[in-house]
Order: sequence, then C-alpha cells, then structure tokens
Amino acid sequence: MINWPLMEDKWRRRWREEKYFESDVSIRKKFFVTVAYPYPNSPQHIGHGRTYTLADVHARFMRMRGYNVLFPMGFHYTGTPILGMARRIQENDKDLIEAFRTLYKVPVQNIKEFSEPVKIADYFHQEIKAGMIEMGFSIDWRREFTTIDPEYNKFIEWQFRKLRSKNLVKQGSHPVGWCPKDQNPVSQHDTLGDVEPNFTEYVLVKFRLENYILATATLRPETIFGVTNLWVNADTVYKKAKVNGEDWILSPECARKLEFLDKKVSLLGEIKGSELAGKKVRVPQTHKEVTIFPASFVKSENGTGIVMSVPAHAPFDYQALEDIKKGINKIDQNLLNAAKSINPISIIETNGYGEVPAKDVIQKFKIQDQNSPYLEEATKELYSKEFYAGRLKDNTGQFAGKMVAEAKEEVKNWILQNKDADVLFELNDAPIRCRCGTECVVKILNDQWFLDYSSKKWKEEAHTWINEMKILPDEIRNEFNYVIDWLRERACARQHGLGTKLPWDKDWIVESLSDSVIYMAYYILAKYVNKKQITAENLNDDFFEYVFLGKGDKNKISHECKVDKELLEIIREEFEYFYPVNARHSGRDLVPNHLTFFVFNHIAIFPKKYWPEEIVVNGSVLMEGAKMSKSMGNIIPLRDAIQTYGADPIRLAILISAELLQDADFNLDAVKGIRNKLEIILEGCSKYKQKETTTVQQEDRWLESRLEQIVCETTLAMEKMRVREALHKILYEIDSDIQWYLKRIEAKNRTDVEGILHDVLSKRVTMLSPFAPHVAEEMWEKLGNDGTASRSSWPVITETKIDPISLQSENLLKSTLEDIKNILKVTKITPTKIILYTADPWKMKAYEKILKNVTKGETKIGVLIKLLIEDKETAFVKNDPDFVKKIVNDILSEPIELRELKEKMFHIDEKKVLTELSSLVQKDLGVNLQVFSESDPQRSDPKNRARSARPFKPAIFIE
RNA sequence: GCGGGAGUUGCCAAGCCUGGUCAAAGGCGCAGGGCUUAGGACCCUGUCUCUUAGGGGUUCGUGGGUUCAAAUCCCACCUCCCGCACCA
Repeated sequence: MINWPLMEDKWRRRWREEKYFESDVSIRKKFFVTVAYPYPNSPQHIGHGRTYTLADVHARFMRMRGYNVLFPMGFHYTGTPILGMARRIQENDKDLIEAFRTLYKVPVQNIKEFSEPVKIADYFHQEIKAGMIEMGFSIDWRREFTTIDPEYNKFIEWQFRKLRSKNLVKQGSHPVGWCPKDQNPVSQHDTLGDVEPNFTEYVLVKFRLENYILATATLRPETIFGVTNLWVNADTVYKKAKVNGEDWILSPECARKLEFLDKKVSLLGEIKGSELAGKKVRVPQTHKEVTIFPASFVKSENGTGIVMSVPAHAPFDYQALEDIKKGINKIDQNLLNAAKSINPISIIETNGYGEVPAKDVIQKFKIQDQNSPYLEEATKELYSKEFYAGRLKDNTGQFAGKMVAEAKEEVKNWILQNKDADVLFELNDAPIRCRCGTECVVKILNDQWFLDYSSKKWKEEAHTWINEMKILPDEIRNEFNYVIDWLRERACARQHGLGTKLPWDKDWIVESLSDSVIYMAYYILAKYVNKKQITAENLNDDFFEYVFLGKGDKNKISHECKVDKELLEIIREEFEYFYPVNARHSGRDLVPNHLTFFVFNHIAIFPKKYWPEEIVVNGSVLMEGAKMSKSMGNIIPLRDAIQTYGADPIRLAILISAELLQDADFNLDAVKGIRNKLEIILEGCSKYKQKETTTVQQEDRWLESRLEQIVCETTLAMEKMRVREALHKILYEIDSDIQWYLKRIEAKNRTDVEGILHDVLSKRVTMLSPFAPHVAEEMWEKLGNDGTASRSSWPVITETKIDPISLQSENLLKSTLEDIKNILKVTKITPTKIILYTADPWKMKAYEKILKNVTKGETKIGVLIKLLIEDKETAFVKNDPDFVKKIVNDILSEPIELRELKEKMFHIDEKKVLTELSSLVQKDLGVNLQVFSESDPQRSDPKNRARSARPFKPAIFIE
C-alpha cells in the first residue's frame, strides 16, 4: 500500500523545484499546447479534469519526444454568472450559501466576502489552481493571468479596435430575454428554475375597425386568406393605445410587451371585450369584412389578446366556432345568426387531410369543446404537417401553388411591406421569472454590438482553414464546417458583468466568449507582466501591433511605451518563437462557439503563419453512467478525489474508459482497479536491475520484438491522441507478453533474464509517464534508472529489432499448446504421453503456393488444387483434397500482417521450435513430449495421426 | 425540422474507415481454484451454446442486398443521445 498523496507530492515538489515545466525561447523545436481556461465560479470536479488531463498528457508526450513544450493556464473571470451569484449572496440566498458551505466546502468567512463578485472568482481561482497542481499538470505557472487584469484589458481593447477597423464589428438591434427590474438580459442561469428564455417571432396582422387597428398575433401569416372572423375574450378589458402614432386596441399585457419591443405606447382608454363582439373589421390586403366573436380560449396574456380566426386550419378556431354555433356563449340572436352563416375557408391542401383539416384533427383527438387539453397537441400536429407538406390553394392570389414552408415568409414580407403588419416577440415558456422574481419580457436592444460572423469572405477563409488544419478526431471536422455556415452576427458586448469595457463605447462590456478568442497570444506577454517588467501603462495599440504583428518602428514604440527596446525585442521574439498554437484542447461543447470563434478571429487578426495548427476535441464525463449535475448530487470535487485515490489513478480512470469523442464513464471501481494495477507494476519494478544479458535466446528475441511492436503501435496511437488505446497497450497488452515470457523462462529454469526484463519495464514506465507522471517517477527510481521518468525520452522505434522468425516460432508454440489444452478439455483425459508430428516438406511447398494465391485473392479450392497438381512436388494433394481446404481456412483465419510475415520469412524449423515446448508441457501437465516429423520412420504413431499434420499445425497424439 | 453521433456477447466498451487475425480486445461483474488467521488485495482458470481430438451451431438494433466471405460495404426501417446562439 502506498500513500498516494504523499508520494505524489514528493515528485511534484521536485518538478517545481527544478522548474521542469517552465519554457522559454530555445534552439529546440517548440510545441505550444493550450486548453480553454476555466471559469472560476465553482471548484473543479472530475468532469473538468478530462480536457486538462488530455492536454497534459499531450504536453508531456511531446516533451518526451524532445520538444520545448509550453503549456500555460489562465482564468476567465469575464461573465455574468459570478455577478448573479454575488447578488444572491447579497440577498442572503439560503440555498446558495448552503451549497457553498456543504457542497463546495467554502469556509464561512470566505462566503461572507462573496457579495463582492471578484472575491468569488478569486476564491475559486485559487481552488482550481490548487487542483490543477495536485493533478500533476505540467503547467508553466509563470504565465498565469485573469481576464480582468488591466494588462489583459488593454489586450482586448486592441483586439476590438483591430476587429472594428477591419469592419467586423457592427451595431444593430437584437431581441433578448430581459428582466425589467434588473435592466439586464437574462440567460438560463438568471431565471427561477433555470429556464432558458427562448422566444418566437409572431406576426402582428392589423385589422381595421373604423379608426382603430386591432392587432392579432399569429405564427401563420399565410392563413390570412382563410380568415373568417376574429376572436376576443369577452371578459378582458382591452386598452386603446397610441402605438407609434397609430390607434390600436390590444390587451394590457401586450401593451406592456410592445414597450420593450421599441414601440412608443401611450394609453388612450379602455374597451371591454364584450363591447367589441359583433363589430365588423376589415382584413388587410383582401379587404374582406369579418365579424368579431367572443371565445373563452383567448387569453389576454398571449399575443395581443385578439386572435384571427382560420377555422379551416386552426383547431382552436374551428372548435370555438362550433361552440358558438351550438349557442354555448350567451350572445344575442343576431350574432348567433352571423356565426351560423360562417363556413371555414380552406386555403391549404395537404396529403392525408380533407377540405377542412382542422375538423379532421379535432375528430381524431376526439375534442369536445374549446377548453379541451388536446387542442394544443392537435394544433401542433396539424401545423407541422401543413408547414412541411402543405400547398397553398388557388384562393391565395399570387401565392397559389406554393409550399407553405416557403410561402410563410413571403406572405409575411408582403403584409409587412404594406404596413399592415408588425412583428412581436413572445417568450416561449411564459411566464419566465428572473431570479429577482420579476417576470421577464423580450426586449429589443437597439445599440447592440455584433461580431459579423455572417461576412461571406470571413466564412470562406474559415472553411478553408478548417479543412486544412489538423482536427482530432477527424469526424468532428464536418461539424465545424456546419457551424461556420449557420453562424450569423453575434452579440459581442453586454451591459453587466466582469470584463473589459468596449473601448469606444464604455457602456458596454466585452462579452465572455468574445474576449477569449486569441488570448493564447497573451500567455507570452503574461510572463513579463507577472515579472512586473510590463504594466498596463506600457501597453497601447502600437505595442501590440509590434509584438504580435511586427508592425511599426521599435525605437518609436519603445520610446512611446516607455519599454526598454531590448525587452520589446525579446517579447516579440518569444511570440514569434511560440506562436502559432500547435494544439488546442477543449470539450466538444465548445465546438459550436468558442473553438469556431477561435479559428475565425485568428484568421481576422493574424497572418496565416500564426493560425492554429490543431484542435483536439473530447467528450464529457459521466459519473457511474449518469450525467453529472448539481441536482443529482453526483459531482465529486476533484481535490477530494485526489486525496482519496491519488491523482494518477484518477487521470487514468478518466482517460481509459472511452475514446476521444465518446463520453467517458467515471466509476470508483475503475479507479480502484487502476490504482491496484499501478501498485502491482510499481512492485514489479523493484525486482530487476540493469544488466547485460549474455546469451540471447529465442524467447528473448521474441520479447524484444513484441516490445518494439507495442512501442510502435503506442506511438502511432499517441500521435492521433488515441490515449485509450495507448494506455491499453501500456497497461495490459505488455503484461500478457511478459507473462508468456516468464512462463517460458521458468520452464527453462533460466535466471539470466534480469537485464531484458529491466529494459522492457523501463520502456513501459517511460510510456506510462505522460499518463501517470507521479507513480512513473517512483517506478523509475525503483528500477534504478538515472534522472527522472519525466525527463526520459520516449522510446525510439527500431524496426530492425523486430525478428519475424522468433515471432513466428512463439506463435507456433502458443497455438500448439492451446490445441493440446483444447483436446484435453474436450476429451477430459489425463495425459500420460504427448506426441507431436510436424508436416512433411512438400506440404510446406503447397502451403507456400496456396498462401501466394490467397494473397492475390484466389481462394477457390478447385483452382488451387489444379495449380498444385500441375507441380510434381505438390501433386500429392490429389490424395487429400480436404488438405487444401483446411490450409486455405488456416490462412484466412490469420491476420494479414502474419500472412505477410510468413510470405517474407517463410521457413522455420518446426521440429526444432516445438522441442522447446517440452519444458512447458512438462511443467504445466507433468508429461513428456515427443516430436517427430510426419514421415519419420522412427516415429511412434499408434492412432495414425501423423498424416494429418499441416504446416504451423502439427498433428497431436495424446494418451 | 436542421445538423451531428450512437445501437456489439451480464454491464461498460474496442472493432466498422482499410471485409477474412471475430464467438468478437480489455475492464468490471460473476463462478471455481490458489494465497491468507479471516476479510481485502493479488495470482490462475472459466464466463453464447453443443461437443470424449484440436470441431460444430447461433450471435453484433430490424429487414433486405453485394461478396467465395459481412459486426465491418450498400439500401430501407426502428430506437436512443447531443447541439441549434449571445450562455460559460
């Protein structure tokens, strides 16, 4: 049993003291690996660990391959969630305080300070950093920064002026979910119950009632041709109001909504719904006259509180009309008569529906009246069917014959153009409440700033680079291309939160996904900022232009910024040395946003030689098969886990459970299993010391060959970041080879194997080091090697060490032993004697010929037999046609590589090789083994088995 | 709806691109044995099914097809998961 935290701490101290991970400019080739920095609003949990561990493995691997690796880390303070948390602390939110105390284990005195947002960020910043150190991440901490450092602010200001000068920043209007009390946009974590404030665009169709406009909200403007009447709620007290100079009648709720949608609204008076009933209005465009009727399904809080009625296609309208005809509403006789004369006007035809589709669905859902809960569902079904499959009929003027999906937008624009319509945004899951309790609305922000990701030229460049750069795994490349296509203008500033003020409009703060696109360049500068050689006062746009783009006169800039000319030059050189980013790691959730922006903005700001070289994307982590979430209570804080299990077992458990893009399942059984495995390997390292092996034997060559193959495969896997596969080979695949080897040498009573085993274990530890860096050091020390595992070199592949003969020979031994055991298992006999018979030379010849033909693709038995009979040497097959079939099957059931091997290196002396088996058989089964060749006259062959011998498949006799 | 991904033997999960190493790696679980005072840990063996000679049968979401040969290629269908925006 080892004390993991203690052992790990020992090695981390050594790495830190000897500055293992601090990288500066050198003559060596560099490798710059970065990860998306964390947002410090909670401690790290196991899930966060995956991306960072992957990046660390990458960094360590490249370091061992001789690269000067830079792996830095920053902290992303920018954003609103921390602000929201601080506000909740100010309001003494019991739940949050409790969560901090018990879930996150924050000391009480710290929580008190959390009413100040920065204190929250600072606290979790340190917490996360401590976790990263404890995980053994090989980070150069001299380059740490936060995104609210004044120097970083200057960097962002430069970036934004730069983008604006390239015409990529624009201003415009933009609807957002909004809290009227906080005067702030709301997102999911600002609302009660964490509801995402989605909204839908409705079309307001204006009906004329004398001098007034009755606005109705609809999702289906194309149905204007089928309007037969309007609906109002008789009990609602409607408002008369001036809306942008026009006199409207609408519900009070709607009047309020319109104010936020940038309309000038002043109230003029009121009118009850019942008073509106019976009045006639004019349909825009068609100028038809229709009557207003009362209906209870109309809710004043939805839309405008007035509904245009299209009974042929809207189940609600159809049912309400039926209800009214039945005389359910208490309305006067004239109105009732008017209603009775109304017939649905069908304007859309859709396969599977009749003249009045609304009637069809109402019957299908067995709806009785307009208060039926199934009406929503019926509406949804009909709407989606008609939208995708419906076609407008002849009674729709210039739109006749068009598909609904296409006509909808055209009709909307047509009525908008004639000022007979307007647009209303409505929250989908209303009412949505802000955490402060206020009901949210949709607001149009008029002076919103955007990054213009809709720019065609910019998109094209992004596509080109995405297709050119390395993306791991490659499957995700298409997703990037798709994202680039649908990306539009993106709001890049908001009015609250931590961050950098927009340089030309100080009312705005650069939004968090927009201030984190090219910050990898800032890591170069951060080192000098932390050394206090550069402060915010030294930084202006000229400085950045010079350091990052090499523009301007360094003497002038040095003077202007009060920065020593040499220092300026050093920083510039360091940037030129480390840039571009060679690999950027992130979770796949950042593909549709950050990672794509990262590519976009590099293209906009930097010359091509500084564009990122590679993106590595990984899936998320599940906890015992379930999604991690606060509400499930299945979040394990990373630091707790490290204390309990050690960092290395956790690192491996996260990485070994799934390939890159798959969700990895983290479970405690796996962690324990891996910890045991590591402890066993560690124990094994004390057994062997470095030593020359004097007489190299067959199994030694075999083990070396196998090791070489595994190194080769592992290296290939690492280059593609297939860490699961690599780990698998290092942890388990080597084991089975070592086991076979040990079995062999034990049977032969060999003792001179220390040197070779030491070599195998050393290489294994080297390869394990990027994954489990702490315990690898411990192993390295136990093996008695010089230096440390972290500083050892990744094994170099020497293909010439792969010896085909030994590989084949051991294969023969293994498969023969397996066959013997198989026979014993089936026959259940206790053996007293085992005899093997190897195939005659002509069979080898035949085998060789068949193999050649199979490689060429000829597997037809008849053809092969003919070929063999033609040759005198192999003409014996005549006597046993079945032989050919068996050989073909033997060959086909082997891996291609092995076939190639056999073709190249054909002859092994089977008899000689199989003699080696006698020691194994003696040891395993305690019986004697004899080997004869098939036609050896001395052979003992009581059951006449010898003749069934095949190459690589000796005949066996057991009794 | 659009876009992406997945469905494998008790569970997790490789394999699929490049068809024959596939009854299908590995881990976990389970069973038997060893070790141990006991438990844990560890080691060995087994883990679709039939089989007294190294073999056969039926499997990789469902149904077709291509091929000497399909988990793997093609077509259709079913089911599940994720993203769709100003949010880190």
